[in-house]
Amino acid sequence: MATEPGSRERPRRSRPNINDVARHAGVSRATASRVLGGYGYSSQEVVERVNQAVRELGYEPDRIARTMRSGKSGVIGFVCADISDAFFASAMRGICDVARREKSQVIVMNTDNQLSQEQDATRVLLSHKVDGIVITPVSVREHGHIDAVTEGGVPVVSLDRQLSDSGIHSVVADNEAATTAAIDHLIGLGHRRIAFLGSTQPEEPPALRIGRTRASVAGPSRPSLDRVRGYLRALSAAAIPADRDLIALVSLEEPERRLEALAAMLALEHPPTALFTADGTMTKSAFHLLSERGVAIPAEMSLLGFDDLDWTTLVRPRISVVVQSSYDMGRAAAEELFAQMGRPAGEGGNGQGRRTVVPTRFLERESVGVAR
Amino acid sequence: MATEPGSRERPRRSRPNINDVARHAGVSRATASRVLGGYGYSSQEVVERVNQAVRELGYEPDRIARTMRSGKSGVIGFVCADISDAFFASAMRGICDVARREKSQVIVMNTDNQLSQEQDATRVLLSHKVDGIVITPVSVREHGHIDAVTEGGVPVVSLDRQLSDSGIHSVVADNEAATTAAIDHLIGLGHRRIAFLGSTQPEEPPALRIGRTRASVAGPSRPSLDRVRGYLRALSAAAIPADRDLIALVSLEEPERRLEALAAMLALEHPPTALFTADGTMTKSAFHLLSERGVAIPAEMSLLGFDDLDWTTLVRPRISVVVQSSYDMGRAAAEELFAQMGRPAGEGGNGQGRRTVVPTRFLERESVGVAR
DNA sequence: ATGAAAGCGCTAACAA
DNA sequence: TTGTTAGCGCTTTCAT
Repeated sequence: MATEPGSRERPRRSRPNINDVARHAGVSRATASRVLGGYGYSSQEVVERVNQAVRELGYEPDRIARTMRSGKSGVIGFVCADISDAFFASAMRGICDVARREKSQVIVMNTDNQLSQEQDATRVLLSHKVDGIVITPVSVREHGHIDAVTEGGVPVVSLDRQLSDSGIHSVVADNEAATTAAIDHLIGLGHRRIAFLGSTQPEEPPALRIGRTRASVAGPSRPSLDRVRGYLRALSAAAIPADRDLIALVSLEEPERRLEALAAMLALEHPPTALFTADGTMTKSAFHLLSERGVAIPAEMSLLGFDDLDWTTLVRPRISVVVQSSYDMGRAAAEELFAQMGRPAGEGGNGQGRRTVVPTRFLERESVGVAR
Repeated sequence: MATEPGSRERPRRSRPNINDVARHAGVSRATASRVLGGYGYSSQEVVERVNQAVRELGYEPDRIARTMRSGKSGVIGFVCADISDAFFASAMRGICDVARREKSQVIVMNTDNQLSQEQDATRVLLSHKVDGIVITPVSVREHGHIDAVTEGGVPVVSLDRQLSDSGIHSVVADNEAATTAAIDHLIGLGHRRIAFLGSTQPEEPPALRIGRTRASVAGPSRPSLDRVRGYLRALSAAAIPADRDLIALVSLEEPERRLEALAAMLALEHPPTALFTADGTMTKSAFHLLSERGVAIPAEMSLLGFDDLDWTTLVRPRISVVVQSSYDMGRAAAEELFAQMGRPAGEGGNGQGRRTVVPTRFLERESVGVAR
């Protein structure tokens, strides 16, 4: 086992610290620190000597010690349901890109949509002294643990979800407007019987109220519900009565019900002529079943989905979709977070702009046609 | 603004620390720490009092301070090309799941396949005092910065890549064997002209040597190259001479060349009867072009790919593929990492098992048929 | 069984 | 312009 000649066999001398640098440069710790931090006064000569020492020793400041002193760790947290989900993975990339620019790093925590895990996650992140958190909360109602974070002076931005009654800034897609536009498009093509197929969280029973002239959805703003709202609004604007049989809200926990719901619609006396699938999994299921049944798209059935996925452009016909860029949403959330971190620390912290709406785009392809 | 009566209006009293707990429990800091750490002696009564204080104050130990003392941060790093890539996102999830069990957190860094960014990433992670790193290195040759990490006593595990001449443990799929098996399958179906379409990193020019009786690939073990090797081995075993015209290795930086390469093969006097696409993007491109050209799969052309993706089961015919579970690979890498972290710190650290091979599976679907 | 005190690496208020 | 020093929150000898 070779060792530098003469060097005492110290097992694994850890990295040089600022004392080593100071000694090497023949100055005091404080001076070295000043040079490195670029504050206070120091003579040109000393600056050079210190920098040289840094280079020669390969010194890298210890961010843990720095965090200890300053309270700022240079780390932010991202809390989401599941990082392997494409939506979150892209959002994560957006967050990372902004973080890199700000010389910060990102810790990810998965919650699997469990409130308890989310609570643990915030606690752990706090104990790591993160400078801020981007979170896609499990619940838009139970956010005491999130409020606790902001109250501790650590900014939080909510991604893809809007927290009711809280000063927390949220970054969302214009789900309602985009859906309205999409449905308008179908209506413009002569469709009158347009089905809505979406998902719901188990925690939010779809409180759908369909009256003679008006239909509405109770509950907080959530992507899934806002899309239903957009759908109802478009119908209402076109004076098309909403039909309960054409609206399916399937719990995410019972994926097998997706196919059933669609099959039921196809079996109706007056089946729909167009399908609006409000999320990627639903679009996939619908396309699947339609193909299986040999239903011609768009001749017999138009299909329009929310979320662009790889495959929508590989199948025939290619699926028309409303796209939201989760990458952009992640970026926007991180931008807002760093902006808040810059501000006078919590004081009136999260300004007025409680909401950033990231635009969606409509990608017209070949799965939508005129009504039969 | 309500405040506890009598409590001085301190602006934002940060979280309680162990001093507060000790005082609250009427013991010394040391005693509180002992109780919390569960070591040394302490009377039953004191234990109770301390625990009570912890509960009442909502005390949570500061992991930064702990890290400072102990050198262990409870954080590991994951360095990959791009977390929004499905492969890495799944691997990340695997890593997170193991980390959670070990009460650790994960910091992610993207390199975009830039060596310089990878070097920065390792440096930054080290300065955060991570306990270990899982990395998918950009280069399998230039790994000085990675060696430096292990030499500093911080274990590293390489994911999906094998570092030449280094004691670093790697977790890989059985790329070569799986490809051989896949090609064998095609040969068994009567195919003789089997094309190989794969990608290469710009840094590793495809040093393909095709002799009269033997063909080989120079260079280190890398998924892309190992798949070529598997292909050549299968052909060789079946005494089918390798044909340079049927092997396309396209640089990842020139994606437009993928279609060209395939088009060229289709235009050959004796075009292939089967296509083996060695990665997801290639499979996608191939399917795309084949559809465009109206080439019937598998009647006119069999298609067999590496990597299972969502869409491969949505298109018709569904694509037969060799699957590797990046989630499992992530898990395996993290398991190995924590195992190393447990061992006597670097001392003979990375044992003998330099390599973990995660099995692949062959999913037979409908895109492969007998040779014409 | 408990407490006093040192020290991890760094920054910054203060003194010189 | 530079150095001295206190202290961030925690763990862990060492004394008692």
